[in-house]
Amino acid sequence: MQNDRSRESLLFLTDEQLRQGIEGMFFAYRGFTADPDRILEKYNYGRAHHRALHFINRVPGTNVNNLLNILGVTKQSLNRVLRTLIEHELVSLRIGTKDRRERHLYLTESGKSLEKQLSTAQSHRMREAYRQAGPDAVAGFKQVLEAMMDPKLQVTYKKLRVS
Amino acid sequence: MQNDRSRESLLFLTDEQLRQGIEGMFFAYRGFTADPDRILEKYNYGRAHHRALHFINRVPGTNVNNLLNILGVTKQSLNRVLRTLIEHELVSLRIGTKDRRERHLYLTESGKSLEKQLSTAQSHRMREAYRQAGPDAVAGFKQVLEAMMDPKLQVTYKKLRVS
DNA sequence: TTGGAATGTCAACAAGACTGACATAAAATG
DNA sequence: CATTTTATGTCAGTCTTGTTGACATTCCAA
Repeated sequence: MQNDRSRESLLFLTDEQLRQGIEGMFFAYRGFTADPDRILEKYNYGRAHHRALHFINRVPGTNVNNLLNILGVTKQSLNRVLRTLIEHELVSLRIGTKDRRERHLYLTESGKSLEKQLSTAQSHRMREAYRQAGPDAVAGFKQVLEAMMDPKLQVTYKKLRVS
Repeated sequence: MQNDRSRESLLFLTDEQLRQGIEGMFFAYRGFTADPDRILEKYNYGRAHHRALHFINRVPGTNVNNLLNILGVTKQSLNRVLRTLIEHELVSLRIGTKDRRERHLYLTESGKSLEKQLSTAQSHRMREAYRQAGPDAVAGFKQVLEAMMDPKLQVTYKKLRVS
């Protein structure tokens, strides 16, 4: 399966192959979000809250603008989500010392706890999929994912890796 | 699984690896939907319309219930989308002959034309990603995607392949 | 010091999920 | 054969999370 298929590379990109890829992404993304969604529902949060928690955990002290670039939504939309997370004391906010317009974001202890719960559920499925597919498949998976991103997001993605 | 890298399989499933997979899915899905989204915007349609068009094209003559299972939304939600598509004559509807409760769905000529436009844009990005990553990576990509789906959706996914 | 740019907030609106109530047709049951 | 139950699809209303527009605050540059 893996060996010298490269010679077929023209044949291999048939419409059917591409359509399978498209449908694969669609169905896999449903699985990808299913477990966190069930947890979020219990707390009356949505995916938007999950994404914010994930990346604030990933880049502690980020300001709103930076988070905006990562999430790719409007600041007004993010603002509503952040407001509830701050009200519920999952996220804390510190006004910037250098630039007092900036708000730096951190997870509180309960914020970390919920984030952990969500990422554990999501990672569990990912781990199982990785295990079933095997290391070589995973390497290929990541290559294709990265190639599918907009160039700007590729950069963002890589930056998160080194931070 | 493939060569002798399997021995690393414990080491290799680090939290960092899994987190990269999670973020990869998130950013790649944005890229995946970006091009169709731009086209849809011109016609004042959304992703929901795209999904309906895609699968009606894929399974011509499907009834609403079957489409519901594929899309994983409520029938009320799908109904709104179908109504506009039918009003705008992108989708045509035939009442079942055997079971007159059923509505069978087909794309009209203009429906096919828009679907073609959307899938061309989406396939183009997918093709580029596949080309960059190479055939082995693509095989791995599909394996992981399939393993990530809910079991029921795996079945749905495979059924589409043979139909 | 003043005008423009950047950061973030508040308000109103739209798309697309959801639940609930319902009409119609078919199937099952007495 | 009449009646109840089940299945398919529609209509109405609500919620989340996107959107644009207007604005306050802060910083920076002319």
